[in-house]
Amino acid sequence: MARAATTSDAFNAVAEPRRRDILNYLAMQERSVSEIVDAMQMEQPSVSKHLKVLKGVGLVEARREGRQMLYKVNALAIRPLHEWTSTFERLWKHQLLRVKERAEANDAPKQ
Amino acid sequence: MARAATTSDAFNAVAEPRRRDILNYLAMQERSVSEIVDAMQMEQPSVSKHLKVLKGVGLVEARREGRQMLYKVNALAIRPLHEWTSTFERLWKHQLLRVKERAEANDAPKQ
DNA sequence: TTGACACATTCCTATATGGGAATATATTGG
DNA sequence: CCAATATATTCCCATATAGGAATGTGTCAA
Repeated sequence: MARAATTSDAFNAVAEPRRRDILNYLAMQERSVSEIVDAMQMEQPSVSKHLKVLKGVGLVEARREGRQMLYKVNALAIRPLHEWTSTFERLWKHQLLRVKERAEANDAPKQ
Repeated sequence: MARAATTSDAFNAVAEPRRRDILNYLAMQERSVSEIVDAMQMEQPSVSKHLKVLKGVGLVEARREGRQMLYKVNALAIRPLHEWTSTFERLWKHQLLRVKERAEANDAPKQ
């Protein structure tokens, strides 16, 4: 079996750095494909293909306005990723605490 | 160009559902490979290969204890994902607010 | 040293890209 | 209807899996 399709879920879709770049850009506001192309400095077909993947997993929504297609982020689709990572938050906070404790032990070593 | 390597970063590593399963399992406590194999119901070579990927991006750490290798999560490596998703949190909260407002408008329609 | 247990690695294959190039489709103005 | 603009899709190819099967490596007990 090969790797799961990029359109299988949001986790796979955002694994590609270019697609995260696009989402970051769209986070500010709705944009046309040409605006994305200019901002990302990618070829137009590449942008369209990435947008198709993002749309496939619901990470963006599109609407036509004249000749242009306007895309915007659907932030709710990112929420599952946020929640999954949150389950580890307690663990890394604990890790950081131990790092801090160790640093303080070095600042005030036993005489 | 093909897809980025699964070992290129944490985003690519956790795109695979089985690897998230393993991380979820290790979140509870350090485990040996056999324990993971039993819990995940996967073939041992598959588990070893997934662990290698996870270790490659620093998501897990390993230490030998006798014949066993004990793996544990390095939660700090998940933090970048959490922080990236957090940048969209304001957006989805706003989305939810609008959904709620619309619902309330329907509960009390104009007469 | 030898056998057995616990893992890791290699080999093979079907599958899914992502980018570049070329082409198709949709919409608007004249 | 035609040309121009804005996107989308298709074709081609090099690359990277993930799983199954087989095999290699490391460690311990006797």
